[in-house]
Amino acid sequence: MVTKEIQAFDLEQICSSGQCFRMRMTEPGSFRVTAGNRGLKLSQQGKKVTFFCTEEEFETVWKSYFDLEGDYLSCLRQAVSMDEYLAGAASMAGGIRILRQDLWEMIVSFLISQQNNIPRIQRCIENLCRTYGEKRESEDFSYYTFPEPEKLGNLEEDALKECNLGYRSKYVVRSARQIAEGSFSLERLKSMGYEEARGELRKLFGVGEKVADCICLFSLHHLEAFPVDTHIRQALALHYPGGFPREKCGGKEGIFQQYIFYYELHKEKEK
DNA sequence: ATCCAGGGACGCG
DNA sequence: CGCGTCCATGGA
Repeated sequence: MVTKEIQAFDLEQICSSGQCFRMRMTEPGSFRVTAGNRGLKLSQQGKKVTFFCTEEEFETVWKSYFDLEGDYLSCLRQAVSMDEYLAGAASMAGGIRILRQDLWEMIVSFLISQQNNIPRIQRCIENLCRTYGEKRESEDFSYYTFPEPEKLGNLEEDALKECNLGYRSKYVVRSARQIAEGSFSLERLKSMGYEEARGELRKLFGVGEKVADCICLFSLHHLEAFPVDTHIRQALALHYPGGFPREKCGGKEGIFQQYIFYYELHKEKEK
């Protein structure tokens, strides 16, 4: 068990930021995340965050996963200095982190995300893992692993409609096939810069600009990626009719994008 | 009922 | 290239 004081970090915000579909608040202040083949329980009270794992696992896995060495305070200051809208967004979403999630998991998650809403995306992924993953027991809870490309690539193209993926079933199955057959290398992708990785990702069936940007941001940690979805498009049209000043983001456009995204989805509730 | 949700492939001109 | 259209599913 590891307890740290962490600035600009809020597990509840991270949970509902729409980048991680396998993290839940189980009760107020208590959380579970499933990543790769690991499960972790966490709790948070104010700045005090407790990771229910060994010091070694914290250092080698979760510190990086939650991007604990990233300088989010300077990002927040920068957002406040940019304009009033971003200052408001950052004040509500200031505890968000850009996680370093598994590449294959992000590819599938954001293939499923298209023309879909967040609660339903979460259910689709649960269905997928329960049906095709393997059951594991962590110290604190049981969960299902995320099915490997080999597993999903062998299915019929419509088989995942059974998991409620709808027309996205064939996107996942065909992409899984491309990877399982070796015509698409996940490892090679990890060594590429943003632009190259983005272009490469779009060779997967069902991956367009927006999905590629989400994968670049939430898995490959290319912070300059700026996914434009329906919410962001609407917000930009309203608040930045002359275009969003990406050049002022210092290569961290993705973090600002997350502030805006979170704000647009949660500004009505509370406050 | 109709619209919409973290879009993209495909076919047309 | 820039534009419609279709694609499943479920909640509001």
